Amino acid sequence: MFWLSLCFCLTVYRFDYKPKKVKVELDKKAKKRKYEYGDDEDEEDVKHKKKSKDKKAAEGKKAKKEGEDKWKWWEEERYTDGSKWRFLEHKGPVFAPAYEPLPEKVKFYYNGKPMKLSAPAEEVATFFAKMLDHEYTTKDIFRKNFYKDWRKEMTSEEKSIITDLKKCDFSEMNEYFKAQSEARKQMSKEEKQKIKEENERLLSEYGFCIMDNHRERIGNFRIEPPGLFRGRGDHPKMGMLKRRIRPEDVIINCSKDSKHPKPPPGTKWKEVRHDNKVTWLASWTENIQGSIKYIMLNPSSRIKGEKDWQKYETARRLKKCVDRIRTQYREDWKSKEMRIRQRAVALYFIDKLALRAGNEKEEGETADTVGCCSLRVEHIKLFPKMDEQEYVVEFDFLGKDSIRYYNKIPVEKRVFKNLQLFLENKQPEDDLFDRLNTSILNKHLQELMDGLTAKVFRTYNASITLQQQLKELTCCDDSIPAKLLSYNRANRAVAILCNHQRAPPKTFEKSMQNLQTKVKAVEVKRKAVQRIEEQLMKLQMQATDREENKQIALGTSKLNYLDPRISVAWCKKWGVPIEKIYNKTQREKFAWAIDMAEKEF
DNA sequence: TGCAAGACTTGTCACTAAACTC
DNA sequence: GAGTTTAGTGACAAGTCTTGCA
Repeated sequence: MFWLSLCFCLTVYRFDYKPKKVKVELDKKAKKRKYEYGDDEDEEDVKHKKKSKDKKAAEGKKAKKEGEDKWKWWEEERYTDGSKWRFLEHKGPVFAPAYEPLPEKVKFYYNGKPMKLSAPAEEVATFFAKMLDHEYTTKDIFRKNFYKDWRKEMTSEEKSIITDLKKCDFSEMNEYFKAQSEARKQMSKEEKQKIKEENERLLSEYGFCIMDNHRERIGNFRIEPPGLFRGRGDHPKMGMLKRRIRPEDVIINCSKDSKHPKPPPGTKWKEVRHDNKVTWLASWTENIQGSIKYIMLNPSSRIKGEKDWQKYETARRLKKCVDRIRTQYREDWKSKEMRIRQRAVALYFIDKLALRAGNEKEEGETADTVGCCSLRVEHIKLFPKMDEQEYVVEFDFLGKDSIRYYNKIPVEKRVFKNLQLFLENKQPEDDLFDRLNTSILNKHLQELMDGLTAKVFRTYNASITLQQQLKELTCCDDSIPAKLLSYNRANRAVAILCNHQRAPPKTFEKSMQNLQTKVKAVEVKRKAVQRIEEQLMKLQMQATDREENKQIALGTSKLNYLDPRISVAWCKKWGVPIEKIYNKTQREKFAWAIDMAEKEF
């Protein structure tokens, strides 16, 4: 609750960090770490120190290597003609392995009697059997959709016998798969190593492409295997069969003068095209929603990095004109035209509450979720007075991924009056903003600032919140663990603002308990060794961090909303190693920012 | 001009490799 | 060194926004 109220008190907007190009001196940092430990050295300490020293030295070396021989695409000129590349060569996607029929001894039972299924019907049955322990298989829609699609794979004889899903017994198949997974865990070191090596071979062969003279990592080079569709929330299509993708379904995109990828023997591609106005390497149409899926590059690639950088630059440009935009929409609350009032109130919510735009969705095709423009009357309640506060709006709706957004927020009188007006003579299922949609809103935003769309507000407000919170929470005398707690608290404020929730981890209670036990155990030894004192502090920070993080997902905001230069600058200013904030993958993604940022932003 | 298709970003979750503990 | 915990990663669903066409 504290964080919830905190984030809505975030009314101070600053966004004044500036990128500067400075080399990251990771090797120096590694040297400095040597002096981080206390003076008293008993035998245990010496051992511990040596271990730590070796580890840190190795980390330092690794970090140094990471910094070296990396291509600094951000120092090069960008294409200005709308093309994304000049040369693109890759080996095509990796297909899902062919179906392996079940051993004879593993049986499917119908109405208590064993029944041998044809290969296509058996394969689909295994998809269901694998999910037997999951809640999905108890849901009516899931079962109905699965059964309908499963029947399509059956022979006419099978169809005539299998007429009721309730009479199907998949338990033996389920046990077989569990045993297989158990056997995988019990494999010897050598066997595991062999699999690892095979995966690495596959990665080096298919996981990279050549784009404009550089070897770039591909994000997802494996085609999604067949299975049962797991929609989120109350998805009307959950349980439907996601069919197997064959080379004949796949469009390859590469440059004309490259060595074209070869389809698997005896097959051919749907098409090979050479479109350098797009970034994808391969695509296919999936059968559930009929949408296109793509194979694209990893976030560390130039093509993704440039776009990411550009996104934060747009957010930064918004900083310069956000006051003007705010003045304008406040003015528009008074407009004579309903459409302008609606637009202004919606924009106020997007800005203040970091709501998503809310595109229209096809009814019955997906779960019933909404964003700002698609809010319905039933999603808000108005309270002229509530707990000492005036003009309170209560929001309660399912947003992206069917995550509930619930919030009570006092608004300005004029907004409140407008909302009352919008609700007049409407039914609960009617649109709150019936004169507005995302394209109208974005068209308007585009007129206010070049490149401005609704989602820029989310990026902008997330970054500005991080910056302001870091400033407020960081004390220069704090230890590194304390500073890291401050960082995570600032990150958390952003996650709360953006409503990034997660289900509490299944092992949360247990691990929390363990952590508390450890804290207690360490407390007893406190006076004995200084090193243990440090450990205690670290654990305490970790415990607080985890407790506060119980239902908050930090990753998304860190990866997608927070201008990395703020974090890098903070690390530099307070001497916090960048590795404590960003892991290797994230450091690769944000290499451009790490290279640019200085102590002051 | 409106709408559907296409392209790309954002988001959560499950699996697994690595780190930690005993 | 085995068992346990944690962090990192990949999978893939679900959004946003742009583009192209009737």
